[in-house]
Amino acid sequence: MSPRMGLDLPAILQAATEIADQQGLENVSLAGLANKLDVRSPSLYNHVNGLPGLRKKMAVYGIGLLTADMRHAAVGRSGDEALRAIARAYVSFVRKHPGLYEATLRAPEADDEDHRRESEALVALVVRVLDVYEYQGEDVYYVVRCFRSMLHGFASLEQQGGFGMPLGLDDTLELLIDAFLAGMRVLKQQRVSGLTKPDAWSERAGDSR
Amino acid sequence: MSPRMGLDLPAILQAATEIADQQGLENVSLAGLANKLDVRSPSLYNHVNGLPGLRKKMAVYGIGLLTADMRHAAVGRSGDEALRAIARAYVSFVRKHPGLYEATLRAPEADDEDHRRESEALVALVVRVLDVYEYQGEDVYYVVRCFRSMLHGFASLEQQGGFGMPLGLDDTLELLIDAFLAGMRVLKQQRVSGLTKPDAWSERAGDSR
DNA sequence: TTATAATAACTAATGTTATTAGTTTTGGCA
DNA sequence: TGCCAAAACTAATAACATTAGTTATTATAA
Repeated sequence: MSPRMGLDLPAILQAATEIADQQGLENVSLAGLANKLDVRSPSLYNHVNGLPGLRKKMAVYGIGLLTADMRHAAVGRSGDEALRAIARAYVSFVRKHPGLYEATLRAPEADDEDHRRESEALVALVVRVLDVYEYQGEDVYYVVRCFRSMLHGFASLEQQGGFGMPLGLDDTLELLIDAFLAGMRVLKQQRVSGLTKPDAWSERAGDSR
Repeated sequence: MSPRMGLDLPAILQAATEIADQQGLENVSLAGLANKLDVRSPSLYNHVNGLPGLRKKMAVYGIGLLTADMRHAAVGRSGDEALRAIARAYVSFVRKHPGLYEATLRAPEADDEDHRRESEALVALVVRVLDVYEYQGEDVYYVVRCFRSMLHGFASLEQQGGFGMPLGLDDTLELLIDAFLAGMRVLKQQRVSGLTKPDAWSERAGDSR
């Protein structure tokens, strides 16, 4: 009952994900993981390059799952409705997999090809959804960044219990999405020469206070 | 040269902040901290309740510094200009103190009074700046949450190197702020009965796609 | 001024973890 | 059937956090 028991990468990732989601990413240890898998911790080195290696694999795995969820949410929809759907899918994913999501966020090393590929696929999905808005030039990528900032910020703060007030979390998310959609719509109309180049003359409409 | 050397909480927090900002919060160890302070690690227990206690103190310290920076940025301004200023101050703080900011985010224990007080002061500051917009009822708090989500999301992703594309970071932040301001302005006009209760009839203006 | 109490440093010891080196077993393939 | 590479193992080391118990120093009170 020793060598050749059924230990492989998928099993490791699943177990690690469970621990991460239940106890937080920082509590994923090779010792605990090995224990859960009924194995001695050095055995894990046959499948994963130590703790840093495990975290890398978890990140790639997580980005893939997130992208799949978002893609699934987007099918059959377009425009604002598609954006709302993928936004809700994003937050749902974080609620379902807080620890795995955390793994997703850690700065990848520059040469991590798997990570780069998965990240690009996620960005590409959002870019495709944004296509109908016909942003010019690089503007789409700015919009993607804003969209992601908003979603990550909300999801992250929600996870850390950062919202003290007893206010509806879903209501907050819907408001956030609505504000984003409205804001981008206004800016696109105002800034005919590009989102990041505010036209001086059009900037005065309703501004300040 | 042993007992009674100049070790106190401020010195500890300053050293811990330096390590956190340079090497990340997860690399703040009592061992490393003690080494930096020319002290044996058990000595730190006289000032701080182990590593968890240190992290708590760092969080409170960090929130205080962040609030001070934002308050400073807000003086003499109001409305959109004040919001822009405190938003920039927020991001500047995270750039200056990435590790300390990280400490700020960890879910506090329910009975951490210091943390609660400092957090409330920060929220109160933003609420005061939002006062001129005259949101009704709880709406201000929803707006605070959205504002914070956006800022945290941007700052956090920027820190993790989460933005792959070679696009201007400051340009992204300005766009994000502008979209937020425009979005909230539009929603406030549209939703006369409250931000989180979209009026069915007014929802159709320019929506979807 | 001196004795005592509290404080802040220390040393020593324990347990947990990651990681490496070297060993053994086994499943698949020649 | 025998060999080899993969996958598990044991043993050992080093870095930590943490606790217990010790000592020296400061502050306080007689």
